Amino acid sequence: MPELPEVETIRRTLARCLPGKKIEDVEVRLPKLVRPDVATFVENARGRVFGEPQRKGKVLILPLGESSLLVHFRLTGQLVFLSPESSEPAYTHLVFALNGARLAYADLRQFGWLEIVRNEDLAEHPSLVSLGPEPFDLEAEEFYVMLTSRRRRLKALLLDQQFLAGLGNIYVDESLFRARLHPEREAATLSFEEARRLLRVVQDVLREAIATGGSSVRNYVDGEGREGRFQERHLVYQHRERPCPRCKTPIVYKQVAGRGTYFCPRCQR
DNA sequence: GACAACCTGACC
DNA sequence: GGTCAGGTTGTC
Repeated sequence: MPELPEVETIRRTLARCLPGKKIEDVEVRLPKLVRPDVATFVENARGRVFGEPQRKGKVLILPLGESSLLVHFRLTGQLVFLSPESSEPAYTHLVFALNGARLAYADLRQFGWLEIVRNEDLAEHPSLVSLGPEPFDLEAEEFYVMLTSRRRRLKALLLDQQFLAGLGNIYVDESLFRARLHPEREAATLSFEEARRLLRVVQDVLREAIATGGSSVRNYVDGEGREGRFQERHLVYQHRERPCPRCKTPIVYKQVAGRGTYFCPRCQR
């Protein structure tokens, strides 16, 4: 599930209810989801108080005093704050008890993970140390240099978290369509104008997606269990064979860089 | 680069 | 039965 807009939405919703809440206890029902092991995880969690939620790329960072809880949702992870009377989501594998309220981690496909890291070790964490810049932190000139020094296809490059942090399959396809760039185009062949256009649409798409609470294509929900609405604005993602919004040519679906990819073969060059 | 692996589905 | 799935990592 979550790409940058979804994780950012989870961060913002949890920011409203989580800070100041104390972890009274942790129930880990699926041990493989926590690192390095259940005993260490529970010991490092118990008694800690949540601070102001942060995010880097697709990683959610929940400060707990001198350490921080890292959460990666991979494809189907959910983190939902529950009031005392509400019931937990399906596939809940871990629950933090917060003096009546609870914070539940659910994950249908069980690919996500949670880990508590000392703040002084955060920068060196494998999931954070090699992250590329976020799209919002870039200028057109730098992005142009980044792109034109790479001999890779745009689709593969934009999905690479070491190149650029935060984009996933949905937002790469939506951005490339809006920028009228073909997913199989070699990055090094972009003109400065094309690079500038691509950066601008990536930023626009992410901002719009955050403003509408992210994309709920399958089972994504925010930190309060609510679905997003950006899927209603998708122009190509999951629009196989439907007419292109610009030229009416049927949207093509094919594997590019190992991922299902949607694009207009006429508009995108 | 391509592919399998990690899992549990939904949908045709 | 087959295909596909908001991600990442490890292997040829």
